[in-house]
Amino acid sequence: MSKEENSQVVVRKEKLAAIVQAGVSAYPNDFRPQQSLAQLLDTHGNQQDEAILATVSVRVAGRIMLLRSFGKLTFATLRDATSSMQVAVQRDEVGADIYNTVFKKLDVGDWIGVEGFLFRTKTGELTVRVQRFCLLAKALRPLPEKWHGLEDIETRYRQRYLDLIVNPEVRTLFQTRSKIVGRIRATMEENGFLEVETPMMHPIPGGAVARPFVTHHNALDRELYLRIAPELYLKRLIVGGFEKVFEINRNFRNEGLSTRHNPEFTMMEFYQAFTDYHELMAFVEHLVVQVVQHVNEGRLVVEHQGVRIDFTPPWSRLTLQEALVRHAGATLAETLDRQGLAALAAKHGMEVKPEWDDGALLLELFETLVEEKLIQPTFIKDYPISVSPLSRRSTTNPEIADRFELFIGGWEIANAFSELNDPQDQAERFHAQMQAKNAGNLEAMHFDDDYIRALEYGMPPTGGAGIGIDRLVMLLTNSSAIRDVILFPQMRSRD
RNA sequence: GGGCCGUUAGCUCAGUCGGUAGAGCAACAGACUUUUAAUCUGUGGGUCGCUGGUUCGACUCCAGCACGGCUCACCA
Repeated sequence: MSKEENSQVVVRKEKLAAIVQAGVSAYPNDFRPQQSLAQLLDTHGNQQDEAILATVSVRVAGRIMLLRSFGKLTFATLRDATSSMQVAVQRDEVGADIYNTVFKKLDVGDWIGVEGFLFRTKTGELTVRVQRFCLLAKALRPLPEKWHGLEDIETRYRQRYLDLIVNPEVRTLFQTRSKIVGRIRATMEENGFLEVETPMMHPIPGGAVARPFVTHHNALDRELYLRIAPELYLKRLIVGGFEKVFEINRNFRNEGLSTRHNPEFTMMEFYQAFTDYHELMAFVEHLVVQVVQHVNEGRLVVEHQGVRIDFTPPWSRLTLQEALVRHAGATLAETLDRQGLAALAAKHGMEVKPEWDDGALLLELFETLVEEKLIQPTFIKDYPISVSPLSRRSTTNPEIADRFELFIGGWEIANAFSELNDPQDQAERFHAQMQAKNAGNLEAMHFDDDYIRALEYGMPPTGGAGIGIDRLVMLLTNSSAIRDVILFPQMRSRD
């Protein structure tokens, strides 16, 4: 028996044929529900007076989730987008002929519309007494089992619609994701930011250190790259005179998949003229607090994978060096020069690659020894210039970038900096990246002539930040895998 | 890409020492007008992920492959 034609599908197709044979349309499109199930329950859930309930005219639609048949009476549990509700179909109410030839051919999974009045069963459940019903869509495949639902992780991801039908918490999670994005957008707009859309297909990939996807445009006969970040385009808009812009959209990176990495993922990036990374720290803190409260009933403490995360501001602010001292047992002296850093790496059995400069070594040490320990929201600031090719140099120390990253739950959630608006310095940074690329670093940046030209027209002093939306959603929905917060995660094709 | 684990009916899962597979739900037939995962009686349903190998005999042991999960590496 092939997967496409198992016996249950055969039976359902036969039922469908019998229904059509009886002159009933199996896929009509003229039924309009009068109220949602939630509206019915909200309005009449407390009404005990049978005489009043019997006057409530009902017209609702839903998917049959359960059927309990007693021969001449059948209870069905319907579910729509808002709620679930029981309906009772009696043979003598809808007519013996239609009851036997059509209603008895319905299955769990079918969509139906019903009309009737309300009543309470003897167990007290608010129920629709059905006088007329119509089939809205016949399901040809059976739903997963009603007790355990769909547990197979692979099927849940590949057939997300099934996951959504039988696992209500999945629907709730994606509603929460929508609320998170909605709250971010609202907060940005409240603060005067303009939402924009910049290209997803880039002639030159830029704005991040990552490997891109390559595609080909036939009419232009040229390679295009799916964007790895919108950064350089958004800053062109600051050059163009917009002073506050943001974009919520997908980035694509041609790298490995894991519980925290999907090839396409969602970022919110924003840029604001006349601010710096210190002020951005306060704004990011404000923004995330707004979001957490919005989806967490006003509370700022979240449980994630068994760990309490407290978003109550102000959050810790540490330099990279301070973080190594506090969380990796380093001495301050060890963090200050190459010799100390190398000794620290040796102490922890870390390999030091020859191409790493001091800055790269410092960052590697941080990522290996500290990052996963930053469970409570923590800003890490003052990154080495060599690993921050788009960031402004510190006024007091030209080897340090005016940059911070936000860590929560051991993950990098945000990356922000005062933007480099000196076109000559930026050109030098691009040259350094190209040298790294020529030396074999596949993630190194390209030289973007037009971006340099844009800066040469003058970009006002600007601060910018990117926030990883998927990981934020993971934190706020207690998810351990990024695939749980992406509706259709990337999967290998199956023959 | 490496390591470990998994893949059995539509779904959720058992399967002993190597002797050609079971349960619950779902389905089908029947009974039943107040159930809540309704109940009761009966019936059907399997390329045991795929391909090889060992063996008289493989769901079971071995190898390769596919897909998935966890994890390491890379990254956000």
